[in-house]
Amino acid sequence: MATSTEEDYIKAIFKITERNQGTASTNSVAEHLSTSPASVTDMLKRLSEKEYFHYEKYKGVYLTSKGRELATQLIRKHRLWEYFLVNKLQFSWDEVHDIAEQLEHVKSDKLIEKLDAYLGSPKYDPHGDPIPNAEGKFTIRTQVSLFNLSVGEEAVVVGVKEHDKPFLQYLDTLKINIGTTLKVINHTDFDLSKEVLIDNNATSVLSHKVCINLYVKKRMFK
Amino acid sequence: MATSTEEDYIKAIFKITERNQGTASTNSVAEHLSTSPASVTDMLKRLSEKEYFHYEKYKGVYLTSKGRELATQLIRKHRLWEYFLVNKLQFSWDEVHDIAEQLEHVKSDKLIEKLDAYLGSPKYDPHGDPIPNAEGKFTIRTQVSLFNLSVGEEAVVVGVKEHDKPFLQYLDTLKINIGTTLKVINHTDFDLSKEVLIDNNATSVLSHKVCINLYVKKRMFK
DNA sequence: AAATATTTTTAGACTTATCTAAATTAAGTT
DNA sequence: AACTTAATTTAGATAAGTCTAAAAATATTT
Repeated sequence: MATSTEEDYIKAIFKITERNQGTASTNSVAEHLSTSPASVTDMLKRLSEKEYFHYEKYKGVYLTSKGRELATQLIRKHRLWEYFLVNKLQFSWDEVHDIAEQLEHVKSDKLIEKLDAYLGSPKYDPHGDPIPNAEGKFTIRTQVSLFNLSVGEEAVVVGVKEHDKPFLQYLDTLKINIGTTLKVINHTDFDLSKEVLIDNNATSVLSHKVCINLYVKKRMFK
Repeated sequence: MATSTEEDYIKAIFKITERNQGTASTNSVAEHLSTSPASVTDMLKRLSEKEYFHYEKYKGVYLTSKGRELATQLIRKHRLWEYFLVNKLQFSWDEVHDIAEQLEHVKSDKLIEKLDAYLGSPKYDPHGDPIPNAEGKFTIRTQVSLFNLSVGEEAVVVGVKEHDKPFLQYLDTLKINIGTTLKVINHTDFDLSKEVLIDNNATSVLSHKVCINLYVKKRMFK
């Protein structure tokens, strides 16, 4: 059975390779885990014997199917705990990451299945990310970034790209959450910002950076 | 902040000294944690510098007020998680110990306060043991062992002395749980066993060992 | 009080996970 | 192709937590 540290490495490699569809470099893993490249090399050498991933000197790493399976289950645990913390214990969405990071390492398959049943087998976590089921499968939602909407279009917030605290807290102050309806009422070419109507209530100007970090789903019918 | 291992040592010392009201010996700690006496001596030497307990060569250890406070908070966490596992996730009372043992090490004061509120600030865990509040205070219940009841007396099960799995599972098969009403209908001097009526339903003969491990509260009024 | 048994500690070694500094390899530039 | 820079690995150390075997201290027995 994998230690917490091993699990952290496997999750990091999964997240890095998920984006660029290739191998994860020593430096990228080190940065992701806030540790030194030397420590990472050390770990990769020892851990690759456990068959969670392939490692070749100077070539980076990529997960085996065994490693991908473990990573998926860790993400399942993490997101179920986040759902629990927000929807049952009333935490706000910017507070739950660090706690879920600890809870996901608790070892008990039965616990996670009972938690899942208790929560009603949710499909998405509080940030709009899909929760893999017990077999590792998850539903991808047809989503676009808010930046892709034109003036006049309306859509519902379904997720965020970056999860960092200040960003989530900023969204909170604007009363933007999962499920919030946004309507683009203006677009400025100069700085690529957009003015939006939030839940048919107040309007705010969102910067280009905010727009590309907000995932929305267009209304199919009004 | 204390590591999980440190927390385990402090909890072990607390539990040992709680009974014999004195110091915990190296051997007793080793046995409690399923480790070697040599490892314990090593740990005690290093840990005593952190002021959780007093340690003197060949004299054993006892907790400082700082150590007792930490131990109480760990017990609070452990019992709140057990309550959650049994009353929300539908675990049976013999399955929860090992999982709670992991959950109690999750570091977040806010988490435990929110969990407590969510559960309705319960006073007793599924085994009938008192749950300390945020200040470390807990309510002791006036309880006696079933062995102290005479023929004809009736009482409600409020807790168990030993928590080991086979015992709890045995009680389950007899349909004896926290809250179950027991009435002593016979007593055999030869082996000190008692015949009891369980929830005004079936009757069973309970051995002397079972009787002294069952805590009950006598009915004040019928 | 001496002999024996038990408990506790020391000594030395191992594993996991980390670090810094130095050496090596790979990649990019002129 | 030679040089420079960036990325990666090696070497050597450290800390936490564990072990076994042997030595020392304490308790118990006769």
